[in-house]
Amino acid sequence: MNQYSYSRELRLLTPADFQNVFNSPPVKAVSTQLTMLAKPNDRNYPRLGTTVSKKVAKKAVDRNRIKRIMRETFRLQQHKLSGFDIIVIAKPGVNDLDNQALSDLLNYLWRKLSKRCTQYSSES
RNA sequence: GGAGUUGGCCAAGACAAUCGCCGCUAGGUUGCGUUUACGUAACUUAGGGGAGGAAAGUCCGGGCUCCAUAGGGCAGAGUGCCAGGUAACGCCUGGGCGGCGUGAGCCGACGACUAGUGCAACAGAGAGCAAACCGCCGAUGGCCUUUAUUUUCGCAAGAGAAUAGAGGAUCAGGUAAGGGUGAAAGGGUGCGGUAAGAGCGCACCGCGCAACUGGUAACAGUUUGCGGCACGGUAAACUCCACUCGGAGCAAGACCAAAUAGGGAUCCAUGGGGCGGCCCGCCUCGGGUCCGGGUAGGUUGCUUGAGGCUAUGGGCGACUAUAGUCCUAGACGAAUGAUUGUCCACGACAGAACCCGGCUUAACGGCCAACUCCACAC
Repeated sequence: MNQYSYSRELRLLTPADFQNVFNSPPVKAVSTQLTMLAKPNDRNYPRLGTTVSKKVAKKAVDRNRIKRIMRETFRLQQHKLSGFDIIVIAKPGVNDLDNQALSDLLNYLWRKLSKRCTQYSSES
């Protein structure tokens, strides 16, 4: 079993999945350029959904780039996030970051989010 | 060698390692169906493939799908030199005409305002069956000055009249050659002509119409005849003429189909409740099975095509015929990526979404071929 795979189960696929997380996310991690929302999902693995609107990055090439880096960092950090559905929202300004800066920011936020998730799980 | 023109090709810079993503092919294990074969689902191993010349803008044209449709006309929209190519086009090729460039070449909505209607600011004297501001002329008819002759009145000085001539540029008038205005002022040059001028006349050039010749045609012609000769511009102004066009789009369309609610058929219970004094009857409530519609969701459409490459034949060419050969992304909250190292010319614009043919726009470069101009050398 591969530890760092990113297969179909690890994604949010339907509009219903997305709505569910958007409605009342108990855990958040926020920066100027990004917002992460998380909600428990009764599974023993995490799932990821990404949102990059045309407002944030006008060109399709840029939107793809941002999503790829989001997924890549998630892939490497997924074990700290088990049991949660997560949505990453890009906000104006992300497009100005280069790949290195964006990865650093994401990794910082993943650490923050995983800490809060653990805290949330032990509280409930 | 420098400058340039045209056509074609390449382009996430190349290679390696590690970790990943999406299809495909072949095999293995397990479960299920099953007569072994085989089929199917999950896991797994190996191999191989995985963005563009514009994938973009969505501006045209077609295929495909569903809906509509007897035939014809109107309206509306589009196209607009000619011929050809094509599935088709607003595209491409060749040709014509006009313009630009020393040239290779490039650019052009390029049908019709001698059918009709309309429009033209400002300037200007005048702008649509033209016009006289300056200037020129003032022949013709007046006016003024003056000379000569004749004549009338008067004693005379002188005054008047007629005729002829000269002058004035004064009035009427003539004049579109020149100046000036304008985007545009009603052919050009020369000679004659005239008062001055003017196609007023003539020659040449140009123009219009017709014929002839060449060309499929647009059109062309050192050709012939006729006409002194304007018919101005504008149709991305209405309009006229010729030709083309049904609508919606892969969220098209086809198939499978849970849960919940509701519909129909049938069986069970022949029961509970309501109307009623009771029976019949009517209404309502339950459980099981099946059926069709249909939502979430899934499958399909989905990549082999007006396809690429090579050869030969036809054609100036766009293109086309025949033969051989190749299979080259198919996702769907949406794959084609990340990190590290080495090297170099230090890497532009930019990401498939049913599929093709074009156009347009974006952009760092590299390579090849043909041709042009300039300079130099042999």
